[in-house]
Amino acid sequence: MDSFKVLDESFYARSTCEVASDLLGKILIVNSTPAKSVGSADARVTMGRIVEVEAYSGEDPASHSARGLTPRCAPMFEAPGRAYVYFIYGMYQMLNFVTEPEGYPGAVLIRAVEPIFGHSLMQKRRKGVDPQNWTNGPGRLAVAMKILKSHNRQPLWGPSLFVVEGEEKRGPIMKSPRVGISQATDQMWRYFLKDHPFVSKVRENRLAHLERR
DNA sequence: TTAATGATGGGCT
DNA sequence: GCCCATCATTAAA
Repeated sequence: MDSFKVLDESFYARSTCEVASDLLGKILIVNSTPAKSVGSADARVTMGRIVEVEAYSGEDPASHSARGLTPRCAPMFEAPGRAYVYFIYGMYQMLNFVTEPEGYPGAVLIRAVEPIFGHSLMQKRRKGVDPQNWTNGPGRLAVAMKILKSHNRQPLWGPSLFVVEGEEKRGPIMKSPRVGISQATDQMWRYFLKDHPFVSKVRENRLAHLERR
C-alpha cells in the first residue's frame, strides 16, 4: 500500500501555476480536534480530495499581491507551504496555499474538494445542504472543513493542516479563466479535474485541456 | 431553467 | 465609501 506521503516545503516552492495543477488529486486533511481531546475518541478530522484550484501570484492584477505587501496578504510573501486564509464578503474564509520561494508572492486558492473522510462532521456543519454541495466552492469547503482565521500561516505538514499525496489515478486536467474576478480574465489560471462532480458549477465558454509539460 | 439580489464585514484608496 | 478570489434565496421566464 502506498504511504500517504506528506508534501514538504519544496513542493510549494515552485511557480504558482505548476503547484496549482500538481495539487489536483492531493488530499487535504483538517484536524480540528480540541487540544483536550487529542488521543481520545473525540477526534475531529475531515479529509477532501482537491479537485479545483486557482493560481494567484506576483503582479497579476487579480492577486492580492498586485498592490504590494499589505497586512492582509503578507503571508503570500512569506515561506511557502503555509496556509493563507482571508475573510471575504462578510462571511466566508478562503483557504489558499502559499507558493513560490520566500520573498516572491504567490498562493493557490482551493476552490473545491471531494469529501473522503469525516462526512458526519461535514453534514453537521453544512446542515440542510445536499451532500453534492458540501464542498464544491471555496466558501462552502471552508465551512464544511471548519477553516478558521487561526489557520492563517499554519504549515501544511501539521499539526492542524496536512496535504498528502493521493492515489495514482487522476483524470485529465482542464483549465479556464478564474471565477469571480474582474481583472486578467483572459488568463487561464483555474485548474480542475475534468467532469469531476465536485467541481464548482460555473458558466464556461472558454475552456481547454492543460498541456502537460 | 436562469437571472437578480441580499447578507454581512474587513481591507484598502 | 467602494470593492470584493461567495453563496443561499428569491424572482422571473
